[in-house]
Amino acid sequence: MNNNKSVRPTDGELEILGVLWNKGAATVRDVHEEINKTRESGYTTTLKLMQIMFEKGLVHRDASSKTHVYTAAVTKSATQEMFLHKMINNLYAGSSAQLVMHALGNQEASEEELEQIRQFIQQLKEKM
Amino acid sequence: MNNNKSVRPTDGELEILGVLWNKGAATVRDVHEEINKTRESGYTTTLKLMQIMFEKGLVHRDASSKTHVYTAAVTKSATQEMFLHKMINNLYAGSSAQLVMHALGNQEASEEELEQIRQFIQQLKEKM
DNA sequence: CTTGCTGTACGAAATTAGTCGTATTATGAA
DNA sequence: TTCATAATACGACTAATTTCGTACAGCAAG
Repeated sequence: MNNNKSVRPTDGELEILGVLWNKGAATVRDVHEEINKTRESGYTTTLKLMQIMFEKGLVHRDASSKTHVYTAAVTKSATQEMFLHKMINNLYAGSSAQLVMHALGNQEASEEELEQIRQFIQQLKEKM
Repeated sequence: MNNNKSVRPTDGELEILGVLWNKGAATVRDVHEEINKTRESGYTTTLKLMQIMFEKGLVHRDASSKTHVYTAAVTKSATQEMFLHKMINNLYAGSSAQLVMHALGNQEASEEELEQIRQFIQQLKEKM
């Protein structure tokens, strides 16, 4: 019953959210089968996780039929921003620029991506 | 005794590492006082954390005198990269460009920072 | 020497995450 | 209707994190 925005999903929860963001809505079985393409785990494990996520308010669920249908209760972009914020504050002294350069320097981006980012920066600058 | 590179520091451990990265070397008391500027907690809590971090190999310690002196055993940049990687894979479909634009779009960077990044990208492009 | 201060060691408790087994319930096919 | 199947509910267990209390050791001042 936690309605608080600042529930930080765990790794396992993030994995489930990823499936829900992709599929839009899914049953436990859907999610479980998707996850088991990558990693072995029991059906009830996924079920329990999703029940806990429901209690935390990370997912909604339609329980009108026997087979419950789940959807993400937090958007991908809000979740991305939450982690980004945390990371910038924890590890980059609050400077997004540092993080950006670190990300570009090591995880090599393609030339097209760099060009895309350059244009993006151009737009940002024009708005100033 | 874990010598594994991939030990992911927890939030509490990250806070302590932050102090060690700043100070270079510090006693438990140093770290504890630094942390208590922000947040209340007991001395033995910090001590215990640092002892556990020692067991995990996250910090080194000089125990030659009664008051032990700790230093970080993992670099800041290696830790940043570890979290960056995880985040790009978990939440940005492996695309650093997406993360970068997200970071620039929301955490507003200053004009100087944008210019700095623009130049950084220029350099990257020239190397291609 | 004794007392008090400052350290470390360590056990215990609370909380959370993740895992799974088992119980129970609903449903559809025979 | 009965029964197998498939779903949810739930308790138990392990492991990790975080927290703190208490014990104990060294040392310095009186």
